[in-house]
Amino acid sequence: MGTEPAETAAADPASAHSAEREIFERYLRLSGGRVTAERLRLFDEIFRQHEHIDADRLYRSIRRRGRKISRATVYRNLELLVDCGLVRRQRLGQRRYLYEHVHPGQAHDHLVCRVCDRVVEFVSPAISALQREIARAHDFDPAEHTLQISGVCRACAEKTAAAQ
Amino acid sequence: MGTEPAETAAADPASAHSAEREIFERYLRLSGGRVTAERLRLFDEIFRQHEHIDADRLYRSIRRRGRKISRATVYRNLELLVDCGLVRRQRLGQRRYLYEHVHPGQAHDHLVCRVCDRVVEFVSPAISALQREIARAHDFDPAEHTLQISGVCRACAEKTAAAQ
DNA sequence: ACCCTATTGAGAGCTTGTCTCAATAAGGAT
DNA sequence: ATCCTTATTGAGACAAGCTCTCAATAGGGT
Repeated sequence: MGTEPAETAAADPASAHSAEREIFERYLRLSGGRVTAERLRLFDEIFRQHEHIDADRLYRSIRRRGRKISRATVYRNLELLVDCGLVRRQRLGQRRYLYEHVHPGQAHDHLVCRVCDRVVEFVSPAISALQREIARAHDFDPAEHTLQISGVCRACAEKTAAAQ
Repeated sequence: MGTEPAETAAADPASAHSAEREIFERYLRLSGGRVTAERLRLFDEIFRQHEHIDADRLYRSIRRRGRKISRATVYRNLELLVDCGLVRRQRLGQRRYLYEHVHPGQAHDHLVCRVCDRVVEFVSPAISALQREIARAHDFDPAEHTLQISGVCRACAEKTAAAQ
């Protein structure tokens, strides 16, 4: 790959996600796919993110680092990452999909403020258990779920009240 | 409105939803709106539906009945119906919004088969209660929610197993 | 080093939903 | 019943976001 420095260098070592990267590469090989520079760039970028992010921002982040990739490739490979379970894709009220890398064993859901679009995560093992029960009762083999509570956060509620 | 027969005639009397229609008309008047033929057509059509339906199918259903309406009007007035609480709008995994008229006091959620796209409704007061609690704990004033469990239904699971 | 073919990039294309603005019609006033 | 004001409508342009196409590129097996 030429004389450039390794892409996953210093600042935020991708080695921190070596287990996930292992999964990704194994998934690619098992399905007869190739481990390309673009795929690794996308992987690194999304695992560097700590918030929900959309495809276009991922695209621009990668370009900003001086790495080349096209929009089509970002979309195509996000699908791959979703398929192999490393990334979660959701519509959080807005028009576009938001992506986040999965923290294994940390199933969480979202509260979304319909005024400021702020997203707050929460964890509820009780709800997760109920969901599994419901799926079983209906003979469904559950793969994933989306629970999103949309409402008005305190800050926005106060702002609205003050304006009146 | 000319010599045409009443639009909400025989076959499936809209009078069955007179309470909801009352709410709609009151909502319109209170907000300085007008009760137009197009709005009533849309109201009737969506209350005739027993499944989730998208805006374009609603548009085509109304046209198929020989009633005129434009796409823009469908979209605009669906928003109105959502605002006054008579209709629920959700992204059930797919790309487009799906609409359903609200059965008062029957909050329900959805199981979606990722193979055949079949949607099954379920009711879980326990989950609803937990959701309210979570929203309160995070200082959110909850307005609506979406809970969707996506997986593989029994029929599709058996089909897959049989094929192997 | 060579070859086969999966993958990429650039841009066209599609889908879904929103906006614009002239024409129409609801509904209060007369 | 007619007039008048203005909300609403319809047709099509527009926009966002995502997917497809196809020639050029580059993994990675031999």
